[in-house]
Amino acid sequence: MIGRGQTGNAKLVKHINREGILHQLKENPRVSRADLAKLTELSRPCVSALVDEMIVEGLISEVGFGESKGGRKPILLEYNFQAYGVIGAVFEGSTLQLAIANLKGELLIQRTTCLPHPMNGETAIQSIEQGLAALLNESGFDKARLLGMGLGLPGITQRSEGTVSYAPSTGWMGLPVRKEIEAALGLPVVIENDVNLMTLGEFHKGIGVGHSNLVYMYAGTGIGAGIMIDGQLYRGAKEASGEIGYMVIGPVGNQTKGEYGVFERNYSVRAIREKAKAVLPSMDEESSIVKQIVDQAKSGGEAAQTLLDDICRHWTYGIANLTSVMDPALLILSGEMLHIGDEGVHKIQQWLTDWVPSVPRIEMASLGDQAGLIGAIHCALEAFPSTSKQQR
Amino acid sequence: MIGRGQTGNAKLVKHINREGILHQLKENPRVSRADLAKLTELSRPCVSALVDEMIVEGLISEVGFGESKGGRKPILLEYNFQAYGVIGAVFEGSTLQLAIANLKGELLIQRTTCLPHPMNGETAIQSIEQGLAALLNESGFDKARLLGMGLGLPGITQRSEGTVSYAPSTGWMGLPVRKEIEAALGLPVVIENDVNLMTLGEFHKGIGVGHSNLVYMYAGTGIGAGIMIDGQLYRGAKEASGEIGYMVIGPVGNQTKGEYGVFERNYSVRAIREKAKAVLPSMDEESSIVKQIVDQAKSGGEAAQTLLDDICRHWTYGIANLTSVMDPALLILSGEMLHIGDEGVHKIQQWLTDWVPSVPRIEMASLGDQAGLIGAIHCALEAFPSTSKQQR
DNA sequence: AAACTTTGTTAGTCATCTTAACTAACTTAA
DNA sequence: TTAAGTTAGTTAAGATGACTAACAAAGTTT
Repeated sequence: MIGRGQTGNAKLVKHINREGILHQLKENPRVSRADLAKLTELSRPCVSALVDEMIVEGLISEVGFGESKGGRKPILLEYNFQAYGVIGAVFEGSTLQLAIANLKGELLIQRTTCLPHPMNGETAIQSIEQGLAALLNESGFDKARLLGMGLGLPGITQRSEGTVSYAPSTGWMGLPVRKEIEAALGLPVVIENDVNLMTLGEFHKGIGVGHSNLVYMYAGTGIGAGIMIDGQLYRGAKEASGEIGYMVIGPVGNQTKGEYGVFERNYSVRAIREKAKAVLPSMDEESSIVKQIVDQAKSGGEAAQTLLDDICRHWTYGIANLTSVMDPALLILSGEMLHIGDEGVHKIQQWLTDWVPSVPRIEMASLGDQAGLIGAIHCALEAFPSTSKQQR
Repeated sequence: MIGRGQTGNAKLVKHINREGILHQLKENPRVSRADLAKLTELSRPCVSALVDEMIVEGLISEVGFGESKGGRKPILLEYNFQAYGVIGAVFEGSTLQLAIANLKGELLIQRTTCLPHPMNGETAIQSIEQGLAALLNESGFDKARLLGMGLGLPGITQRSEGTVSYAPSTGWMGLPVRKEIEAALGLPVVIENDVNLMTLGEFHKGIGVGHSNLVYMYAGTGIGAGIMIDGQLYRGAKEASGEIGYMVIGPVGNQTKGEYGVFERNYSVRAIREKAKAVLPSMDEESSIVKQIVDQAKSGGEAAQTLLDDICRHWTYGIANLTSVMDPALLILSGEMLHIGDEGVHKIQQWLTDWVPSVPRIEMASLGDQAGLIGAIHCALEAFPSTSKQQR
């Protein structure tokens, strides 16, 4: 039993209707109460009442009049995107990305800082604290208007517990990350795996907009995938879904527990750099290794072309396995896969057509290194809805 | 707009509450209105009203009194399992399984018939018609009390269109199967992939009971998997999810469109029989090939042991790929995998522990060749809820 | 037999949606 | 210019379905 007078389920109806109005208002800015009634299939009086309520709460504003369509001018409404804000934060390698965004998910201010070496839990939290203070200071954003933070971390994250397991190469493993950061910032925090956040980013603001069933594949330092089903991130039983770096692709060797996955060991950037030593005259450790191999192949390097084919072929094994399990409507490629070029994509598509019965649409990721950050913001927006902070 | 007076969402609340009561009544037979109020967290008057409504509709019955717990005797209620029935039908190879079940999913009568050779769409539909007529005749079940049929077919089924694509070895491809059968029987039909139905069967009545996130893997004539997420079958964008026979496992060869999948071509029964020729002194075409290899290995056949290890190892590749994508809580093995024995399962578990970060609980399927049929029945029960036929 | 318990029902209240009818404000055509 | 038609928003009354409170029915306990 939640309230009195009506049951939890009955309260739910009002909530659903309010959310429905809010949702339509987010999608269609500057519409009238009458428009909302049509969009939500609610009656005009009902919409009026709920809208008035939310105007009082500060979630919606009247923003002038629209053009008449043969009668009284409509009063245009807008979702109050500036009412509150959220923080997005992503740790990647030795850098920390931080941003404040409005309720629409638009970045208001952003900064990337390098983390001190050696990094540990304490210094990382300090970096977040200092970075956030700087952002608030610079932007003049009122901290009281922040709803919470979405935090992206490599490895397998326990969203509900707020801890991290299986994160080789970071100092986070086993720590109560969320609690510590919540204590330090005085704000609610939600943590999520970095690849999941990139997926969320592309889904909300990138090439995945409008596709509620998609799979995002990342091949870089590690190999991973994010899965969206019905507009929701699918996380699996132990939040280890999409850990396709552990697929058995390429030589298995004497794999034992705790090591990186087989696929990752054979075809992540680290492995590819090793293989490339033999085919590149000189290697630039800073720039993309796949781009270097592609360039070398284009300028007549046969060995480079052979290696490139081998890489694409094995990445395609991963894609084939992924799509035969999931059958997504859209597959988004990212990381080093961005550099294989049209020719590479064409090859992948050809192989897939030969191998699997249902080939998804394939697109390249569109948000670059912002994907995770944007995802972190949307993660926070989902976890801490503005309606939860209605009354100050 | 659905009704008058209340919106669709408001109607929804009543619907949710009715379903809630019905659900509790299915789980806990012979409970009182007061018990239901506690179980559903609704008020006693509300439960009384909804229950009375459903008694009138014939969905619930009062079945006598219970023991007093210090006050008035409770009137015990029961879900009217016998009010309606559904049909389950499964085509597998050259046989057709047919059954009638009550609303609890309990089989009332069942029969397996051999299909005529050569089979085509027409003869298959005739077989269903005749089989059903016989079942109705034998059981005395009133056809008017049937809600519909769940039909299992090999290949990729288009549930919404009611057609089948990619079904090598059957004559169904491209036919409007559902429409034709609906016309022939005069009953609504829902079609579903056979492995998905086995998954549903194990979920509702087998080893998967209580696990709302599970993966079912079948290795037999074909190789496939069924995926349940949050108690729902996950079907994918083109209803081709779980087609893991198309994973790239084992030699790829000159695979081109339309052929069986790579994994299937290398490690389905057909492929294993081919491989086994070299290691078995004599082969029984009728009985399980894996069992024969296991027996041979046990009686000292080193070549058989090597082959068995190879088979288990590659099946485990499939499992590793499947679980790294899905991270299920429970993995159910079936088909020929049932014959690998404790030693085989132990090996699989050991390999998985070495290869993937999150090893699911692994169990053998428990329903034998009934799994698909039971799944078909539950598929029909989900598709055609008894509440849809309230008023005669 | 009086007091307590538990079950189920009745009566009245409340929240929230709906429709119907209104006012407000604008456009269009004679 | 004015009457008729349209569209937006509001008000009022009614419907629905949940809730609480109180009671009746039918037991058990002391």
